[in-house]
Amino acid sequence: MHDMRIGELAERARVSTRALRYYEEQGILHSERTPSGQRVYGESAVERVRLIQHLFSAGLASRTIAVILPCVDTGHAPPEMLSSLHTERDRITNVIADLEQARQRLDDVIELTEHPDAEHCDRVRDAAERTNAILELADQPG
Amino acid sequence: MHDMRIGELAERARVSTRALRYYEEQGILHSERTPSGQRVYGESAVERVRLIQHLFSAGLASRTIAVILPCVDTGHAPPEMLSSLHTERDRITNVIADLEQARQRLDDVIELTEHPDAEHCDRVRDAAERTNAILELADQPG
DNA sequence: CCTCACGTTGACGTCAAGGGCAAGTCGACT
DNA sequence: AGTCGACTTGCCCTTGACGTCAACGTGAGG
Repeated sequence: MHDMRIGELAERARVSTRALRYYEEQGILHSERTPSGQRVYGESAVERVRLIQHLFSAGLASRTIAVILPCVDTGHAPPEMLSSLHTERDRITNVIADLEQARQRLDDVIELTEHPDAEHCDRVRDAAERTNAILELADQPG
Repeated sequence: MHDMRIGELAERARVSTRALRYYEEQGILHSERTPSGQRVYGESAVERVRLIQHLFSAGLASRTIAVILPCVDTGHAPPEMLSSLHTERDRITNVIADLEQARQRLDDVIELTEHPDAEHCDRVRDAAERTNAILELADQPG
């Protein structure tokens, strides 16, 4: 099982030890302790820290993560948490959609810069206009 | 063209006026000014602010946004910026992948909680294992 | 002219996610 | 026994994205 201390985990998960202690402080990463108090982690901690980083880098707050991670750990959720799980799921879905849109804009710019021929310009401009139209529609207040 | 002042833009784009002034301070949102100094925005500012929000909520920093937004504005990029555009594009792609993975974990938990029958359990557990295997592989240092 | 909501800049406050330092402890090696 | 790097807690510092408050200007209506 190759248990490790905080330094090795930090190195393998590419975060600082400070960050790992912070995660523990926030209740999103747990550790065993040696009799003298040093933190000891199992192999699975590496993947867990990566997941935490992904969630952070996607804009989730530590308290949100603290709420959903235990469910991911145990593989199931108390039924009264289902709604908040759905909420977070939807939030993530929205962020993904926003990101895909932003990426599409970048792609348009890249495409236009790399292949500035007229047909491409028209196609891309049209696509941008459709995107905008969709945006407007999606935004009409009920 | 229905120009507007900062209050209306804030309302329509669902951000605070403080945020809008902050965006201007960071050079990612520009405004015309009346002779007396009040900010005036055109219709397109609404969509622009939304895009800014999306990028922020996806974890991009304001300086990153400041770099790429002008290209999105003009629709093309100086060739020497292409590589950094590609870099940002790839970064966004990675964030999307991370998010999709995180969402998949949430979906697994939701599925297991809502339909805790044995077949589903097996299927989901297998999927999780495959996911982990992929993660491990994707991470082997060159 | 007065009012009153809306606008301006400037400065300070806040909150999250850590960074960095200090002062002491642990543990492996010589 | 000494030493040296990795570890501990505690504390304050920094950065980004705003919130908030102060003190003041603007402009359309009564």
